[in-house]
Amino acid sequence: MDHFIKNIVSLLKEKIDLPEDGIKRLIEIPPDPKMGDYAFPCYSLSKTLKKSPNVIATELSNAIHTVRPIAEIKAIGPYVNFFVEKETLSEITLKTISEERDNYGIRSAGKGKTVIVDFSSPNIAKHLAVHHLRSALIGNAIYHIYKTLGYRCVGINHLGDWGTQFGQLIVAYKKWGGENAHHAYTVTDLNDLYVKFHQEAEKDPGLEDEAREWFKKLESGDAEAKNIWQHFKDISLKEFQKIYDMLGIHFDAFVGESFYNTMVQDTVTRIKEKGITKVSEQALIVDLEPYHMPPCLLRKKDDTTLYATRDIAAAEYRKKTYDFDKMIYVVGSEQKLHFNQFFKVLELMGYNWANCCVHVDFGLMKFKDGKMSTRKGKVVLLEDLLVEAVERIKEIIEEKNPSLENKEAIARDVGIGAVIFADLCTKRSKDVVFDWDEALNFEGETGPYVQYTHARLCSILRKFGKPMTADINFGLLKEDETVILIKNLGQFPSVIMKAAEFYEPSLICNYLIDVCASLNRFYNAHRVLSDDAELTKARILLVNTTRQVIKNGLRLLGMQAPERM
RNA sequence: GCGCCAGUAGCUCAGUUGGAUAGAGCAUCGGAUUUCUAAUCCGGCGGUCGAGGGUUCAAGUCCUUCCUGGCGCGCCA
Repeated sequence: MDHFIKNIVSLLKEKIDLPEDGIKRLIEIPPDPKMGDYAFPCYSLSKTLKKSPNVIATELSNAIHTVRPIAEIKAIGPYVNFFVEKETLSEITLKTISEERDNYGIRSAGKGKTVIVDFSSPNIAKHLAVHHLRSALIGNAIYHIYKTLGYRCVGINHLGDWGTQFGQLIVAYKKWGGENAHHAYTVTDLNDLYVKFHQEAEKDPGLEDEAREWFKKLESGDAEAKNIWQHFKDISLKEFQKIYDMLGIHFDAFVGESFYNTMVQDTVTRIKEKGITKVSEQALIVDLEPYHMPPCLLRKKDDTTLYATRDIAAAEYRKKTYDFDKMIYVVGSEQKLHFNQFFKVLELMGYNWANCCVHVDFGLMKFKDGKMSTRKGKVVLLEDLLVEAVERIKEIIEEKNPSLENKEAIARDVGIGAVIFADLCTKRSKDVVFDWDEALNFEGETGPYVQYTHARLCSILRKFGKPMTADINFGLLKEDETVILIKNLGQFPSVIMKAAEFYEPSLICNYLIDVCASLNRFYNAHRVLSDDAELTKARILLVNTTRQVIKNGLRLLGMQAPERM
C-alpha cells in the first residue's frame, strides 16, 4: 500500500544518498510475512559505501527509528525489514473498500483518454468456434480493465466481411441456395454452401472466375450482389450476437472491412504521395527492407486491395473519428508480422500516433492431435462448448445443492464463467491445447472456485442479516490468516494497473485465486459469526470487503458473481 | 534458410523491470467437518528451471551458442 511505502521512504531518505523515487522502486515485499511487511534491500548501496550489504542493513536499522504507522524496523541479512501497525493497515484497507464498493480499484489514470479495443473480429458466414474464444475474452477483459482505469473505451468488432470468398458464396447461393429455401437460412447453411462451392470448383474451374466476377460486382455496388451479401451478414450477425450475449460481451461498434471499401483508394493515394511506395512484380508495395521486414503489399496486380490496405484505412478513419490515445488490436500471434508491417507503414506515413497502436497477441488454440481448421471441418463450435459447460455445472448443482433456486440462471453464470476463467487464466503468449476433459474440469484453480468462495461469503452475510459498519475495533483483526488476507485485498488496485500495463488479464485471474485461497484459509481457521459481538462485527467487515473485491475482479474478467450456488 | 513465440514437479501452469529457501493446482498418499455451503482446508510425495558458455556480490529472470515444439516469411485474412 502506497501509504506505508511513503512513510518508509521518508524514513530512509534521511540516511541514504538516493533519490526518493529510487528508494521507492527498491522497496519490496518479503517472501514470508514473518520477516516483515516491507523490505529495503541494501545490495545496491554496498558498492558506493564499500561495505557489505549486511553491515549496511544493520547500521541503517539502528540509525532510523520507528514512527507511526511503522511499528518495528529490523535488519535481517542484507535487508532492512519494516513491520507496520496491523491495525492501521487493516483500517486503511477495509475502510477504503467499504467506502468505494463497486468502485474499489477504479483509478483516474486514463481520465480524458480514449482507448480503442479491436477484438473478436470473426469472419462472417462461418461459425464461431473455440479458437475464436481467446480474442473475444482477452479483448473483453482488457476493455473492462482500461475502463476501470478511467479510459473512455471503444470496443470494435472488425468483422471479416469482405473478400473474394463472398463472390464464391454468392455463386453457390444462386446455384444451390434453393435447396435450403424451405427454412430460414443459418450459418450452417452458408458453411455448407462454402464447402459445396469448393467441391464443385475442383470439377469446374470456371466457377472461380464466376466468383471473381461476382466479387467485382459487389465491390462496384451491384444491387443484387449487395443484397445477397447483406443477407449473409444479417444471418451471421444474428448468430454471433447470440454467442456474445451468452458470453456477456458488448461491442460499441460492429464495423467490418467492407465499411472501408470506399476509403481505400484515398488511403493508397496518400501513401503514394509520401513517396514510400514502389511497384514490384506488378503489385504496389511499401519496401520495408531497411527495417528487416518483408514488403507490405497494398495492391495486387489485378488492382484490388489487400487487408493491410484496409487496416491502414481503418486506422486513419478511427483516428479521425475517435481521436484515440491508444489502439489495441487483440489478434493471434500468427499475425505478428502483419501488424509490425502495418504499424511501420503508419509511421512512414508520418503519423505520430503510429506508436500508440499495439498488437496484443496470443498463442493459438490447437487440438491434441492437430490444428483446428474450418476447411477440414475440424472445429469445436463455441456454442457447443458453452452449452456443454452449463450442462455439466447443472449436474454438479443437482448433486451438491439440489434445493438451490434459480438453477438454470446460476448454472449459466458458473458454466460460462468456468470457460472464461479457464481461457484467461494462462498467460496470453502461450498456445492452448484444447481438450474437452480439461476445459470442463472445474476443480482447483478455476472459475467455479472463485465464484463458490464469493457465494459462501454472501451466505455468511445473509445469515448475519444486520446492517454492516466499518466502525469496528481493527485491533481484533490480528491473526496471521486475517492479516495476509487484508494485505491481499489492498493489492487489488496495483494488480489492475499491472494487468493494463502488460495487457494481461491472467494477472487478474491469478490475483483472484490468491485472494480466494487466503479467504478459504481464514474461513477454515476462524469462525465469523459468534457470540462475541465486537469480533463478529469486525470479521463481517472483512467478509464483506473480500466479497466486494472478488466481485469487482470477476467483473473485470467479464464474469458474473452469483450470490448462491 | 531467416524472423517471432514457447520450453519450470508425472500433467496444467505462476514466478515482468536480476535479489532472501523456485511456488500453486491436478494426479497420488494421508489427515480435518457437533460449525457460517467439503465446489473447502491441512500435510506427505514430487525440480540438473530444455543444454552448454558468459555477465554479476547475486541469474528461472540479462547476453551468447545450440536442441525441441509452434507460428510466420508478395499478391488469403
